[in-house]
Amino acid sequence: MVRQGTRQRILEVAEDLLQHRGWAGFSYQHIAERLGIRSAAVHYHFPSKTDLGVALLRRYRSSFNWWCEQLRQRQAPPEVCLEGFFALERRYMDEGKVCPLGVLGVEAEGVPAAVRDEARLLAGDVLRWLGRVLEQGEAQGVLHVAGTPASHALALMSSLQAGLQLARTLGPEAFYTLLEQQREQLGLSRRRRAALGG
Amino acid sequence: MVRQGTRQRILEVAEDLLQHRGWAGFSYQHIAERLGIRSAAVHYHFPSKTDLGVALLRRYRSSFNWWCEQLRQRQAPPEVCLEGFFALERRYMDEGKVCPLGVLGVEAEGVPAAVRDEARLLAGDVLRWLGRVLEQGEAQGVLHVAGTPASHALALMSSLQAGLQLARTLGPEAFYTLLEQQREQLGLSRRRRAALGG
DNA sequence: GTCTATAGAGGGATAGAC
DNA sequence: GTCTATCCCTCTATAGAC
Repeated sequence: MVRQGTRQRILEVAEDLLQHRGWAGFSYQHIAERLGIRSAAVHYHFPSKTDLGVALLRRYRSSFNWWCEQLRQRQAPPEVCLEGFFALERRYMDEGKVCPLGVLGVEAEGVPAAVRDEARLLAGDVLRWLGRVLEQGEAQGVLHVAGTPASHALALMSSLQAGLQLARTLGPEAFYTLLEQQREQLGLSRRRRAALGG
Repeated sequence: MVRQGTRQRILEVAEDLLQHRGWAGFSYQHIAERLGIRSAAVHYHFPSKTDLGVALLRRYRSSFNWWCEQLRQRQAPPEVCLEGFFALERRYMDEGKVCPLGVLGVEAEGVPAAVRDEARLLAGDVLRWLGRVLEQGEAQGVLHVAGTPASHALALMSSLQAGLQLARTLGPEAFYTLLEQQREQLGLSRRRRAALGG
């Protein structure tokens, strides 16, 4: 089967496997089986697992930055940006996935240095963007930021990252509880508004 | 070498390896090498990796519950209990470890069901204890609890769990920032008191 | 681009000697 | 309780045919 998009499809499957099974938990065979090809064909596109991991993380970054750019062009207000971010994480939750940065943090000592370096860049992008959104929201008076925008951004990301992991052990409520709590702290919660109004 | 404590030493090494390399990232060989024995000897004590995992998680539980019992007997006030918990997590940080519940969350799909069940019990114990401490602290007016004690307990655990993971990617400051933020929210921060006083 | 075939390493697990 | 030896499997990676 000669397809020009195989490289992209490999990355799609690899992304899914990484967030379901972890770095050490997926192999070239797993990818090949899902695509109906042989593992040697995967090695043609990504000679080593390090190459695959680096490409995968660059793909996360470019996806995320493209998504941010879309919001920027639409001049989305800070609350909308945050709800968009929550929706991304919630989608991971619904698909049974965890955050890739959590995966690489947990398995860091078995992950090639080149892949860890890319993870650092991705974490930087996400935190920088979140920090700017919080800063804007605070300036506009539509969000309540605790501490500095940077430290609140870190708290936000941490809460959802661990929430996805704990949901696997304790059930989905763990994630939803944490998500709602983050909204409350930001002054975005419907429940809180209802409670204050009533 | 005939030692009666080999079983315990295996569990100590396994605990260290789990928190450094993850579930899939450590093997009977790794354990054997560190103890100067053969992997077959490890299989004598724990026939399968599932047995080892279950024993390991029960050990975490009994250690934690023993630690809680010590605090209870000393009638430690809620603030002291929390600082003790922070010290445990900070110790993981200093040793380059991540939280075992984070490891099992990330790698859940490759972890035997029996081991996951034990992880659920451990998470329950920790959250129940944290929730009670927060409840007491709130009743005594020495801690500020956001939302319910149970949801705040979840937030506390999440923040530190993800903090340990992110520290591996972003450096130790990530963890310390999150820890200090949790203290501030609880009204335990020295910095905050200084700021309010000055 | 994909295949078959295979090398070489490592992991989980067991049998049986000591 | 620990050893040697071994089995069988999976994994990463490569060579070379098609």
